Amino acid sequence: MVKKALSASQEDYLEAIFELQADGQAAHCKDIAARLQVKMPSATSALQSLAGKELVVYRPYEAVVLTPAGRKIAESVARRHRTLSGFFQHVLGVDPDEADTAACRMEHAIGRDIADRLTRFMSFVGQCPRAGMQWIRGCGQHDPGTRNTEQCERCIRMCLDKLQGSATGQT
Amino acid sequence: MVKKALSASQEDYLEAIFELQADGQAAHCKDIAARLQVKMPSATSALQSLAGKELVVYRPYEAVVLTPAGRKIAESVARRHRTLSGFFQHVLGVDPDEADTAACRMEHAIGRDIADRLTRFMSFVGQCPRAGMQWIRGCGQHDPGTRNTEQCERCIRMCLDKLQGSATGQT
DNA sequence: CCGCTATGTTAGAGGCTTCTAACAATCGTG
DNA sequence: CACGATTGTTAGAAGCCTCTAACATAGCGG
Repeated sequence: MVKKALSASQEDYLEAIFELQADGQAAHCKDIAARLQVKMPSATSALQSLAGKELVVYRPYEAVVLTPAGRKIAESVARRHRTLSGFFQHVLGVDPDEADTAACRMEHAIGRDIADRLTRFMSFVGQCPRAGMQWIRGCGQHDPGTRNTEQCERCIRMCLDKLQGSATGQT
Repeated sequence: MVKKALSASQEDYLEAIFELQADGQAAHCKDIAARLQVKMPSATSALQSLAGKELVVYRPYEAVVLTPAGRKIAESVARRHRTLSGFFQHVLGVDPDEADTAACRMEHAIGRDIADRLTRFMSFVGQCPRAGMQWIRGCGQHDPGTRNTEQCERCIRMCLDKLQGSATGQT
């Protein structure tokens, strides 16, 4: 049995249900529809379709629950979402709202491999002493075409000092 | 008159026509269909729809041409594509083929602001002496959870030396 | 217990994209 | 010039996703 990729829309439904459950709420049709900004009949038919794929347990008039398979997919979507949103916010400096809506659109298109690499890259940037969050902020001031060797040298020395400071003392 | 956003599919058609033209080829229905991996009737109806929006000049049995408005959109899509593909390849280390297909899927979802920031970020990474393409390669070896202060110190000193070397001499 | 309101579902339609099958035009070659 | 091959179009259907309108169920207050 070859499992066919879900549509962006269906991933959205799974993700919405997942997040409602994560918030400790029962996932009712109305809440799902509200979160995805669609009308209830759209949600109903999506749920029926997902139930057909055994990704949710759906019985009319009851709150819907993810099956293990559904949960697995939902988690994967949510993870891609967080990765993208985090990258946009913390690396590119996008404000949280915009980061989130962009992540919502792109989460369906980014593949697993690239998402993993992005995660890894963020971890690297956060931990590598040559980089770090303070360095990232420099991107804001960066003017392509200009260089200031002296200033760069100072910047790197500070970076080195900071590394030596942290190595010999505080956590 | 409010110009409504095009669908991903329509953006793809414009981009394909744009690239055919850029390659110096007349954009014939067959080539467009081949490039997008759809059958010809799909291309025909897409072209008719784009013609209705005045984004292409389409007359039956003739090669299609972008209007200025169409070209503008096509260029914007192509630019987003290049930005994403370049980021995937040069920052995340993805191989060219995968980078390209992922860029193809994501180019429709990334907004202008984020694409611009990504471009800026790549320029920053390429030019900042603390970063650079050699530094990026370190991401491949990066193991979250491990640190080696001594090695990091050596890395930063090399980076400083390189800056000083380039400041006093060679281009 | 009845009926009202909330919530949920069904039915049916419309937009969009794609497809296959059938038809039409174009172009090059004998 | 004409015929066959290639290219392009039209017609019609299917799959998705969404919507509105109408109907059904559930749950609560009187």
